[in-house]
Amino acid sequence: MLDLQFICDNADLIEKNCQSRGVTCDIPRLIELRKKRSELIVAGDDLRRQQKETAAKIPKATSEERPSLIEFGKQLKSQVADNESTLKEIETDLNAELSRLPNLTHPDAPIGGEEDAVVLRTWGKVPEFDFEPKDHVELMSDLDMVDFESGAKVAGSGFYFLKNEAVLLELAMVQFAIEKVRAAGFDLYTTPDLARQEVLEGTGYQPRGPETQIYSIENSDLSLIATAEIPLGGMLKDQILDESSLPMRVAGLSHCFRTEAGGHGKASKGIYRVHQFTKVEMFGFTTPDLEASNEFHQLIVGIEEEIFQALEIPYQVIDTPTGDLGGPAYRKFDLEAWMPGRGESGEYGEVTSASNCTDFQARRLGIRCRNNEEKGTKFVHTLNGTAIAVTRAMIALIENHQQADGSIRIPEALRKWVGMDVIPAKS
RNA sequence: GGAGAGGUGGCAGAGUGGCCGAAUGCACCGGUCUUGAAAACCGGCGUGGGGAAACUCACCGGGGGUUCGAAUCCCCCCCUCUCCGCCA
Repeated sequence: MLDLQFICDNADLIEKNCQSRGVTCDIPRLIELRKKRSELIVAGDDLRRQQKETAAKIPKATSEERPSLIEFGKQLKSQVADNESTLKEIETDLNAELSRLPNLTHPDAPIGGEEDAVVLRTWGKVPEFDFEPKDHVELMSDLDMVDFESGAKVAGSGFYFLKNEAVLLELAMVQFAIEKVRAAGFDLYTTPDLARQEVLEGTGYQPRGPETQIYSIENSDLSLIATAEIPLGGMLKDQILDESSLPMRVAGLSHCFRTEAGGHGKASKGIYRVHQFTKVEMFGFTTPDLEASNEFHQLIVGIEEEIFQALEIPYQVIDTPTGDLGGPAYRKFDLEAWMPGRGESGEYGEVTSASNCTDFQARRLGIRCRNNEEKGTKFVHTLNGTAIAVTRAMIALIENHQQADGSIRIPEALRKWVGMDVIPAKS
């Protein structure tokens, strides 16, 4: 959520920003709603003041004065009630309008849609196989590492059972990522896999409604989380932090649940787009200046790169264009790993995502900070990034490290946890 | 899941219908005193909304209600603690 005052003071900028992000907005209406809201608040405050005054007179009033004061008090009460209900309607509208507005955008972020993504750098050598490489679906079924049929039977299409070495791989990747982020100074958490609606909304997710990507629990205000970003951000909801405790680094291991509504058809094969997966997520709270949050953003991307380098997986770093940023992000860097089994003869596929959300999430979550020098509080900046999303990383790992005999080489970094150098081909 | 007790400012803790945005203590900040510090004393010390400002309004876990008037009474929910049951 953006600051209302800021929006009204910078209407042109906001409209331009919405346009480049492909979001329709109605700033004049917003300004009008705000004006109405102010008027109602002023009127309501005055009514309440009169109400207090009247109420205060009553104990001291003579028995002759009393009935008329009580009568006046009753009138005020009903006027206050009217004022409040009108105000509530206006605020609901205002809030709806406000929720549609995306965050501001980093001046260097490329403007446009998916096709305008900028490749910032690439790492690693795309493997050249002297045999016909298989995709992860074929590899995993040949090696008895996955069971899609049972997944579909138990929970429906898009769910799966990992088996045998895939389980070892999942645990190894999690261990590796956890060790990595801990070394980088992140406090470790396992998080709730469910979160309340207010936390979802605070983080910028829409838990209900036709467009939602979120599973909701019936008869409750809980939803399954789509990422640990949600509980990690919600963790400090409504808190005022001391600036000396920033930047704060937290990392969470959780399951992620996504309905993937409308996602069928594109790259739906295998474990690329699934309803549930395991992920280690980094999250940061920084002081509210771009220098601090941009620096943290670089830190996160750096860790992501180190992880994929250690896994010996070629990747490219994408500067996500404005049309693809989503609501909360000010800037977003994605890692796309090379996936030899994707497309005709291999393609890059998204494996991580790192966002600087500036104060957009903090404003709605009510996460502030203060210092001893200045009076008042400010909203912190929040950032999030994937350390490892198990299914996507597993695809890249398996497809890149497959060998001619159908076996899969385990990169050095994971061997101590997988307990083997190679996943042997089944004879 | 059942029974009970609770949730008040950074913390502790008073307050059971009007004089309470809230005593008091601690912590914190400024001052006096002191060579310096401590102690003592004096003063300050929550967050947010609205307003150009004066100023005003809201907030005592959250939401509703009763009342001229609610931290205080009533209802629902959330959370914490103790005991019992169940359970990985």
